Amino acid sequence: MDKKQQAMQAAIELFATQGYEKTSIAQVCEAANVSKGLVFHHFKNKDDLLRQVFVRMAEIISEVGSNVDASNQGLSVKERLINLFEHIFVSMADPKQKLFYQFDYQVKCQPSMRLILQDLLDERYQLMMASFEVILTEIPTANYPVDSHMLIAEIDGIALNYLFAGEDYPLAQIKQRFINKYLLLLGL
Amino acid sequence: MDKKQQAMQAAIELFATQGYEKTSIAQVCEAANVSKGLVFHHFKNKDDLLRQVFVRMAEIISEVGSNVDASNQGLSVKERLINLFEHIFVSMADPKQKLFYQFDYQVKCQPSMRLILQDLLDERYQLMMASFEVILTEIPTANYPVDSHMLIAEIDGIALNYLFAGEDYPLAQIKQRFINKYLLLLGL
Amino acid sequence: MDKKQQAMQAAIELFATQGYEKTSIAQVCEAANVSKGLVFHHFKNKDDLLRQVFVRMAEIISEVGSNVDASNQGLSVKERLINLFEHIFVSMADPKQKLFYQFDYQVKCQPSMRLILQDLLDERYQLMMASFEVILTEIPTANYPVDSHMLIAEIDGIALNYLFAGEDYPLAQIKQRFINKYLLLLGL
Amino acid sequence: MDKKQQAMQAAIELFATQGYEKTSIAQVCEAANVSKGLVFHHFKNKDDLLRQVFVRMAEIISEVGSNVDASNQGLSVKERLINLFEHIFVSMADPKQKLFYQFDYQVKCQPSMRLILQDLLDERYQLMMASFEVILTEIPTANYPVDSHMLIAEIDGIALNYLFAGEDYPLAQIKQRFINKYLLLLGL
DNA sequence: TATGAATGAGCTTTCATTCAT
DNA sequence: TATGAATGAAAGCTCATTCAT
Repeated sequence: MDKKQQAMQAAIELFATQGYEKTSIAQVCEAANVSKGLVFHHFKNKDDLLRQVFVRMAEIISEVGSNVDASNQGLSVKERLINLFEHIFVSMADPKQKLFYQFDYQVKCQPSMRLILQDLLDERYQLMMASFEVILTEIPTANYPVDSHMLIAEIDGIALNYLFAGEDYPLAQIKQRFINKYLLLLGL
Repeated sequence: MDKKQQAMQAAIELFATQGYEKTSIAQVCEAANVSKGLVFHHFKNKDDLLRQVFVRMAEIISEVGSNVDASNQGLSVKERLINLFEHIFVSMADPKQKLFYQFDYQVKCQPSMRLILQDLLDERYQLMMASFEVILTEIPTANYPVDSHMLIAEIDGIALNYLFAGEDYPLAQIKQRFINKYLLLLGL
Repeated sequence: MDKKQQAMQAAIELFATQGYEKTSIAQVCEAANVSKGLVFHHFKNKDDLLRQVFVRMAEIISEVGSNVDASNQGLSVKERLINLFEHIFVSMADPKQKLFYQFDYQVKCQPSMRLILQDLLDERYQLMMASFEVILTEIPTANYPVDSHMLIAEIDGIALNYLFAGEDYPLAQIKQRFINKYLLLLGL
Repeated sequence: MDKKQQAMQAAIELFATQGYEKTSIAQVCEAANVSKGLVFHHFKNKDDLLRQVFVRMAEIISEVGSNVDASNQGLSVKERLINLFEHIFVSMADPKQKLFYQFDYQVKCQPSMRLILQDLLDERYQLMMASFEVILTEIPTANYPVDSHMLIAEIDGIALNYLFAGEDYPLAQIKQRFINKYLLLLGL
């Protein structure tokens, strides 16, 4: 792994666990065993580091996500919806991705970070809307754009509460109730 | 209004719109027309200001919330649940409370702020759980602790997406779908 | 004890243990259970508090010292000199006076404090010179002003090292050697 | 001279003449023509600057001191003792070293500074004890550890009074009386 | 006498950023 | 690429002092 990657790796960990504002470039350098000059050689400034880190993180998450689409080939709508839900819940419980999600919620909720990443956030939201669209538009009882917004929001809320709660959050049971609820709502 | 209140008012606005870390004491002082010494006379340090601001905000929100309980006297479970939902959605759309909610999500998602306010956050979560408990335990098909966690989480997610999204977020339609969904799930 | 005395008592203890510059008026107030307004009502400013504290401390020490002069009536020069030495060594080992001495050495060695108390320090030095003069001028082999300066300095040095050293400083043995030395030098 | 040395040089002068607590980093920077950032780049904090300054000063003093040991080769005990005393008195009267001694007494007498430098002070005291030991243990009438403590203390006291007294302090005469006294005491 | 709110200057320290090497 | 010395602005905080009550 080259030094630039080392720096980004250290940055993502520190941003997620301490927050972007609370993380100094000096800390990133120490954690990555890299000099300050190196960081400012590869990244225009701290905001640029944030953006590149965010992009890299989104890539990693979507690499994982692309498997679902592949495995959904030839299944019924109901099965594909359940598959998608299962994938999402598995992914948020994956310890390797926990950091990414924590980081993500910080970005969403901190006005100053939102500003820096606005375009990237919007782009990703469109992607998520699209991935629900292909399923929901096949279900006559679905209320397409509204249900997609709602789904995204609710999953966000569950992930947020799960990530920042203690050990005993009943994620598995919530998942079951959540899926039941949608199957009922959509008459599947 | 005395100067301490002025300072807290300014702080709440700046914390919500810019974020806690990005808001300097100097900015708070300027906005409140107050000296730096004054702030550190009334608040042990910046963290203490954050805590007092959070407590004050929670008081204001719960003052608003207490009306619901009163107006729920003598109604059916279904009506009370709907009332509660309506109240929550109204409250999150209230421009006067928007700041409070924005601030709230920052606190929840920023590890460093969570640490400072951990006890207060836990306390408030218990209160929310309790307010759903009194209704859900009367519904045989409800899955008490799990459905409460899920409700809180989903509402969180909707509020979060609504607050930080643009103007055209379909909150009213989501509210309808959301209520329908729960009436179905709970067989009401 | 009135509040002014309370404040001075607290000040002397804090000045001695922490140093004058490191002691804030707020700390003095808290230790004395007194308000800041009160302190600035009785003392023009912090320097004035220092001066009044120094004067009070000098009074206490000299009250103790005056006993020696009284008990020296009718004794031989040698006995009077030994008495004086004994008194000085007893006094520096007195735990009740330890604070005063510690404070004293700070004052002597810190240029900024010296400046504030210059006149009081000079005055006290003259008094000490005088108390040795009455004895030394009776001893033909003594070298009056020089031996007085040397005596004062050496005692200063011993007190300083004793006060700031650990528990096992051999003060008693040093006292014996010290007295022997002077009896030899002065041919007594 | 590099900027770090400039900063230390300025610090030593200001600490000695104004006192450590009364000297701000800003003052050091101005005197050294250096930025505040530079100081905190090279020194962890103000206490660390104090420690490094103290170490540097001790080095300079001991460089001067090491000449004595060399020139003492092959002399009698009496001559070596006198040489040592002469060296000490010369050194405390040396205007170039005055600052170091003034600084030294502040450190010794200010509890907060002592705390920071405790280990370094202890170490240096052991060194001084050792340098007297090699001479005193050769003199049968000397009372080794006690006389060393006493010598160190007395010299301390004389230096302290000389340094902070006015111009007309009779240092030369005190030196003569001091040496006589010890030759008598030790029967040399 | 006594209180404590209020001030403003100044302190130590942090930090993103630049630049010579 | 890579380093780390150097900068300067700004941060959080302390503190002596004043003043209305």
